[in-house]
Amino acid sequence: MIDLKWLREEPELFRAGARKKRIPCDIDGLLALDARARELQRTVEELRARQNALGKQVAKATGDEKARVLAELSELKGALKDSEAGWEGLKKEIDAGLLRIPQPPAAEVPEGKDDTENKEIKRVGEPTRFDFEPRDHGALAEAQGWIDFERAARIAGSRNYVLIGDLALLEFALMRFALDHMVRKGFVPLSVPVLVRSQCMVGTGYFPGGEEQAYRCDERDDLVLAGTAEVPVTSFHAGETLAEADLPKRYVALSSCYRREAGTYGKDTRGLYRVHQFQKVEQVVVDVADAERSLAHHREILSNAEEVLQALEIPYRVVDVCGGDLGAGQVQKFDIESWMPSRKGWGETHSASRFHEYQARRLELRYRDAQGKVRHCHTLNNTVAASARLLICVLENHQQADGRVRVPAPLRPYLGGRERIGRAL
RNA sequence: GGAGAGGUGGCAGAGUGGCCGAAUGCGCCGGCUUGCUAAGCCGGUGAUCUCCUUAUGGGGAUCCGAGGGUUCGAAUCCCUCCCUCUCCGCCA
Repeated sequence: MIDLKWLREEPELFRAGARKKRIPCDIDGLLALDARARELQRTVEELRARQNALGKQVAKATGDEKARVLAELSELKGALKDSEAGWEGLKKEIDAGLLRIPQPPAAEVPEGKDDTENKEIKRVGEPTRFDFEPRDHGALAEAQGWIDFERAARIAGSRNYVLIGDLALLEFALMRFALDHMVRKGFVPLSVPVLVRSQCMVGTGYFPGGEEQAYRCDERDDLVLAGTAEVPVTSFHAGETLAEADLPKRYVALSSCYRREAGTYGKDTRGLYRVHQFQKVEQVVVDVADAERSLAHHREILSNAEEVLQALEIPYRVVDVCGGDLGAGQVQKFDIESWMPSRKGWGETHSASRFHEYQARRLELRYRDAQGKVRHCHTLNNTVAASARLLICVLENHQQADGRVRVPAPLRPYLGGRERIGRAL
């Protein structure tokens, strides 16, 4: 959520930001509501002040005097009720509108309408070349008996999978390696609920707007299956006022992630690329409200993820996501796209975002600065490793002509030291 | 799932209808005193919104888990929800 006072002062900044993100919103309408609300607030507060003053007299007054004051009070009550109702109504409208005003993107964010206009800023490694006809991960895994899409569909519908044997172990290896990598860097590991209150979804910026992408429990509980550990982890200190000395907070969490993938019917229907559930290790940073420090963290969490891909010997590129492809809350986002031979292209495996105060304001996540002033924190997050898509990369890039798969060195300790998995096909 | 207790300021903990934004203690900040980083003494010490003034400052409103209600008036009474704790049941 953006700061209403800031919006009042610099509406043009927000208009331009919304244009760059291609997100329609009615800023002038919101400001008009705000002006009316403040006018009503003055009325309400004057009436309340009068009420409070008269109320004090009631206690002391007696006889006629008391009757007179009570009469005025009951009259006042009606007027107050009307003004209050009007004010409350406007405030609700304003809050709802405010949740939809996008955070202006950083100046350096490239102009562009969608992901086709994201700007490649770095490339590490080149697309893998094979001296044989490479298999796609689905064919490879099925041939090895590592995956079962059919039975998964019977259990849970389409876009699901069952990993079997060494591929199941490879998933755990990947997750554990990613987690250990971050713990070595001083990130505090958290094991968190992924079934979260919808308030957390609002707090992290997924709602309103992302409801269709999330699984919701029935009406008995106001709970939603989070699409990423970012939601519970960023919400961890919600409602708190942290001490500046305790910042930055660096957390890493492994969780299952749930995505409805509504509106993607017919897109990437085969394989592990687009699935309803996967495992992910996520990194989250919470720090003071300082744009420079935020940017430094952004670079750091990006390079943390790059290190994982480099260790796994997977070619990748980094793109600076353009305005039109940014979410409402993000100041800037760098996606990492890893090479997926079956797609003959780069597929998004990581997404590093920084939000400035956008999430913290919604979450009431604050800290007390050196001057004793309470301010909203800055938050950031990035993938460390997401299972399904990274499994595609490992299987496809490291496959051998005989159908076996080479295990990259850092994963071997988690697989009993084996250098390859599978049998010759 | 059943029974009970409770949620108050940075912390501890009073407060059962107006004198309570809230005693007291601790902590913290400023000052005094004492020849030494201790004790003592004095003063100060929450947040949000809004208006006026803007160097500073001042007025008002709201906030005692959240939301409703009763009342001229609610931290105090009633209802709903959330959370914590204890006991029982169930369970991984």
